[in-house]
Amino acid sequence: MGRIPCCEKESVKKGQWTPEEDHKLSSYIAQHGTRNWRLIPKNAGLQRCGKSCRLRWTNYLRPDLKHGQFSDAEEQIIVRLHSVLGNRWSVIAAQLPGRTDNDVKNHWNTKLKKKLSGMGIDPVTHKPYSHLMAEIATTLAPPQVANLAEATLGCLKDEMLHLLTKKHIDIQFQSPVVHHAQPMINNNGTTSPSYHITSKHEVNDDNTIEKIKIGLSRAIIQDQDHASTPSNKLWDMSHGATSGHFPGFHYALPSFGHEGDGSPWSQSMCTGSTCTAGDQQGQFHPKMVDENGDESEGEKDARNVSSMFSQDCDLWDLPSNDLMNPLV
DNA sequence: AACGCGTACAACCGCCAAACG
DNA sequence: CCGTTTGGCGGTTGTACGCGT
Repeated sequence: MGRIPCCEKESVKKGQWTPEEDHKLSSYIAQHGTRNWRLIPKNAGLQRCGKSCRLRWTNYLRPDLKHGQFSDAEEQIIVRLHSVLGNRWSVIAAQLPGRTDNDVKNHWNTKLKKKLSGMGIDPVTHKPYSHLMAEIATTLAPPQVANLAEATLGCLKDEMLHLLTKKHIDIQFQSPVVHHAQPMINNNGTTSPSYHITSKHEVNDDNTIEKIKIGLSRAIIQDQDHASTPSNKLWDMSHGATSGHFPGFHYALPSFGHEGDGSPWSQSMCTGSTCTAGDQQGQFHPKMVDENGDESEGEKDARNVSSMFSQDCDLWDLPSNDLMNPLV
């Protein structure tokens, strides 16, 4: 038969560890090591589950652990690795001596995610939101794109009003570089200077993104309704139309010479330095690392993100050396 | 001073693959 | 080979703390 249970669940204590418990566990492990977690609480005189002891040791008590703030360099490594590996916290933590997967995960969820969002970067895909909007827009009919654009602009307006009325705000003109927002292409194809907006608190886009999602759902629903009528051929852009006029949404842009993407949203929004020609086609590249270790699309994305960070912000200025993890 | 809210982080939960008997 | 436990992992929850009103 199998093994005996790791602990009697009834007599097991839960919740915060006391300094006394920490001391008991630490001194027991110092003497006997961590060979059998089932026996450790029993032998150390602890009313804890072996699993709880293991977590306490690996996440907090281990002498080689680093406590305290993450450095800029550590944050950069996390962001870069996350862009390639996703939520593989243990692999990411393995590249950061003294940090546990729990540390990295917590730091990501509480700080880095918001930091990226505040910079206009989607923390899941590590692409600029404008880029994602462009990708979404390529799948929609222009009337629905207009709807989506309206929803997005409404969100931005709300955000600005919120900032102007609730928080100290410092707006200054800058040369057109990527920071919190990408330079916008005007109707005549020229770029507008971006605004460098700083406030006491970073702009948190969580709510904004939710609003955009709602707008998008609306657009998709309308798109489905629209698709049920024969007239939906009107928005088929495959015949090369690159200008037009829809209620509430004007655009007139030169052709970029890409097949299958006549989306005005794509062309107007995805023009920052992070968008390559391929990007402008709104392609999505789920494959991150190939078996030969050749540079994958994911790595290119990671490099794009990294290079974008380095343009205007020392914090994210990570050297473009190879990733430490041999898997990558 | 009291309260509410947001943040940071410790701890727990559930799942899965590997190991064990 | 099979049933069970262990260890590891990622997601989620709980809670202490700080700050603003």
